[in-house]
Amino acid sequence: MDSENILERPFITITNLIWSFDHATNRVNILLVKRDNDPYNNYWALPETFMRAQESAEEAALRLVKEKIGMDLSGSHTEQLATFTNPLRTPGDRALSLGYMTFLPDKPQLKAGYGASDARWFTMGYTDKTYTFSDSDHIFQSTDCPVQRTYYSEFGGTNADPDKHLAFDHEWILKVACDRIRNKLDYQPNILLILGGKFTLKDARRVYSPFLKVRVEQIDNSNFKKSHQELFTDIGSSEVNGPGRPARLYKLAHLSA
Amino acid sequence: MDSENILERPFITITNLIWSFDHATNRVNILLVKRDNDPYNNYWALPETFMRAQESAEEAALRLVKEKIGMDLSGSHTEQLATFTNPLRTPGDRALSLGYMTFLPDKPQLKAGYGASDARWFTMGYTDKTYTFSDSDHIFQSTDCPVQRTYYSEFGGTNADPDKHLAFDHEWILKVACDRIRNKLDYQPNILLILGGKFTLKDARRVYSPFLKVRVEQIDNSNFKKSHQELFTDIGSSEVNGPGRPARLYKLAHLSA
DNA sequence: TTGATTTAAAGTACCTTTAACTTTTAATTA
DNA sequence: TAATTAAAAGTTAAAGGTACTTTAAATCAA
Repeated sequence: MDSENILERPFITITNLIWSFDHATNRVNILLVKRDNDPYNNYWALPETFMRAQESAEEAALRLVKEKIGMDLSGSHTEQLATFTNPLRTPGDRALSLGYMTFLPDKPQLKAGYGASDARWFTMGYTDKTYTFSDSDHIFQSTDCPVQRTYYSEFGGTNADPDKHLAFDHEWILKVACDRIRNKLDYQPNILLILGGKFTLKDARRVYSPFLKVRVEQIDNSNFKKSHQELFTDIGSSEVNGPGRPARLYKLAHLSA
Repeated sequence: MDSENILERPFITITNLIWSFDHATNRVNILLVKRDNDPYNNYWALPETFMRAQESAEEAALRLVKEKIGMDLSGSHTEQLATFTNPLRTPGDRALSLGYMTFLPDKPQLKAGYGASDARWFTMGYTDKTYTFSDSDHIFQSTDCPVQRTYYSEFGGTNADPDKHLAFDHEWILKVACDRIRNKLDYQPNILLILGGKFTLKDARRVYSPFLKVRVEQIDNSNFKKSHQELFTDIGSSEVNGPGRPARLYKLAHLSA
């Protein structure tokens, strides 16, 4: 079909967006790692790994979770996001990225030294135009432009600041991911898996909030319950820990994968 | 991160599902080609090409259309479907497949000899459980199982019949594609692009029909019009060519890509 | 203990969308 | 000219979504 000499056998990286929910702060979290090798050394990035022989991309995505945060997720929910193929998305050797998303049922403490100089949970928020991901030291934003700039570490662009931008096209990948999750809220809200085995209606609204870019209070509890009544199963009342009527607890009914 | 010796640099194939509409038979069509090289020599398959250096996968998908049916589609609508990575999906050397879909605004006559021993339009239909794709000599079906059998041409399985099954996992890819198109009918029916610049409401219902697995008559014209009124723009009355009131003609209003 | 406060559940009314069906219109055909 | 055909246009009831109000179950302070 094509002659051999023009064939491309690029590197294949698996990029996995790992989502969790922090029940202390009631916020959606995403895992970012600090790179300790070129390109983009010392930049924060979405966790990546190279695909190995004899494993499917889904298997590589789960192995990645094990390597980065020591969590065994065999049998847990990982889904394909998209594949990023722009030849300019990496400096030097071309690398395709197969994007996946994993929804962790709880937020594990991170142990240092899993193949990166640092790994942290970043809290999701939003502005008018972007989704934001912040920790105590940084705030990163999603971007609307697929490959928004040339490679800082190689060419030293004017915005070459590893405290303000993520590596590669990862700000764009975040945008694609958040838009996908938002679109699926109406018919297959797999993101709710980050709430684990029991949660209140308010918890669920707190997950929806940043994707819809509205405050939790703007999502009416009564209407939210009605439109999710066959998705949520009532499993009793929550323990009381403050003023106000205790919320009921729910679990997810089925959520087909 | 990972040591070099276990890295995989597989072949990358672009698999493009090319959809069109036959205004003579009023049926949805898909392009299949007859392979003239191993593996799966003489099997019918979805059109594929190898990705080249310096081109993105989208560009390769459009180049593929040009090569297979001589149609220049620069600027036309091609969208990503999914990426297929099961190590067992190809015999011998591993090959990832990046799936794309192209919606042709009209159905070109096929010229023989574009890098395959044959290329034909297959008519889409449906049964209870599968989507079907038939021409005068064959009927192929989508399948629910990702890699449903080992490789006929290599191992000589009992169903090793190139007149009954497609190459590789292409029956599974068809299932993923049809389900995706069906899901998007409600909010972004890009498949309607195959109707070209003007069409009747019945034409649009004939496109929906096989994906919904119902007869055209079961899709109520009046309700269909109401739920699509901001998507369709009335551009006048059709020419009369038989008994009955002439149908009005519409064009697509925007259809964001 | 009693009433104010807090938080969430439960209920209400209205409006829009959906779905099934009927009527009207505009063409052909006997 | 009336019957036939095919599609547009209209009707109605049920379902679903949205905004809002009321009730319930807890804490807290006088």
